[in-house]
This record gives sequence, structure tokens and C-alpha cells, in this order.
Amino acid sequence: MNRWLMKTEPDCYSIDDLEAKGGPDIWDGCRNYTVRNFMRDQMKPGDLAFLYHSSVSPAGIVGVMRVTTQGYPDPTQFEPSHPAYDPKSPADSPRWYAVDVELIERFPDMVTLADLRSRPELAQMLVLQRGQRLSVMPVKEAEWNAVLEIVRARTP
DNA sequence: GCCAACGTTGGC
DNA sequence: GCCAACGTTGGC
Repeated sequence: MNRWLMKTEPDCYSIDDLEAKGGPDIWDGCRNYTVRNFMRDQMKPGDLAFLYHSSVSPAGIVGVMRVTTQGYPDPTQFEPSHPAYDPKSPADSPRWYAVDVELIERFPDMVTLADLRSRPELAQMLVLQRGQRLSVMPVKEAEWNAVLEIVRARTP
């Protein structure tokens, strides 16, 4: 099982939207080749992912999701009205991929970037690295557990 | 709104 | 295939 961190701007799609869905929803719109490769080649049903809210203050992790599908072609790349429409993506060889995810835990409080940076054991976590912009990135098991420890320590 | 970092594009 | 210009991300 792999572990991931998946970023979204909550103004666009938030944990509230996923919770309101009441089940799996598509994680679409990613237009970066490294992320595409993760989704197409490495993400599997049963993988877990932190749900991260970016471009808000503070930014941070707000919950845990489970991946419910393998990667499959992102339908939004073929929708001219969609902001992430890609007219150059061949229909017979789609360029962009999506997965489905479901919410399995909503944290009582966001684990903010400042919270993460306060933990020496998370110093190497990718989301904390300078210039790191991937919207989907792998998380090491030890890092995963350390984040959950922060959450559990707050929840008697 | 600033700006560092990095990905993508396109001319050559 | 190089690399300068440009665009985007995303924290601050």
C-alpha cells in the first residue's frame, strides 16, 4: 500500500465537497507529468492519502482519503468547457489521468504547515521542501505515522 | 501582491 | 537538443 499527499485549493474543491459526495469522487484536473505518472502507474485501490488544502491561510492537512480506483483517463481533458481542457491530448492516447478517492477521516483541526515544520522527524517530508509544487506526492510511512500522532495527541 | 522555484514551450 | 522566455504554483 502506498501513501500520498494530495493538494487542492479549497475554493475550487474542498474536504466539504468530498464529504458532501458521501462516497468516492473523482480527483481530476491534474496537469503535470510527474503527477500523471503517479496516478497512472503507482496509485492503487487501497492506497491512503492526506487531503491537503493549499492557497489558504494557514495551509495544511485536513483529513485522510482512500484511493478507490487505479488511474484512468481524466475525462475533463476532453471537455472544451472545462478549465483543464487539453485540446492537444489525443483521444486514443489520453495524456492525463485521474483516480477516485473517498474520505475516511476528517481531522478535528487542520495540521498546518507550521505544525509539520515543528516536528524534526518531518524535516524531509516532500511537502515541506522548498520549491516543491507537485499536487500529488508520495509520503513515507514514518512521516504518515508522525502526522497522525500530531492528530491523535490533540484528540483525547 | 510578491517572488522563488520550477515546468513547459518554442525558436534555432 | 539547447536554452531563454514565459507561465504556474503556492507560501508568505
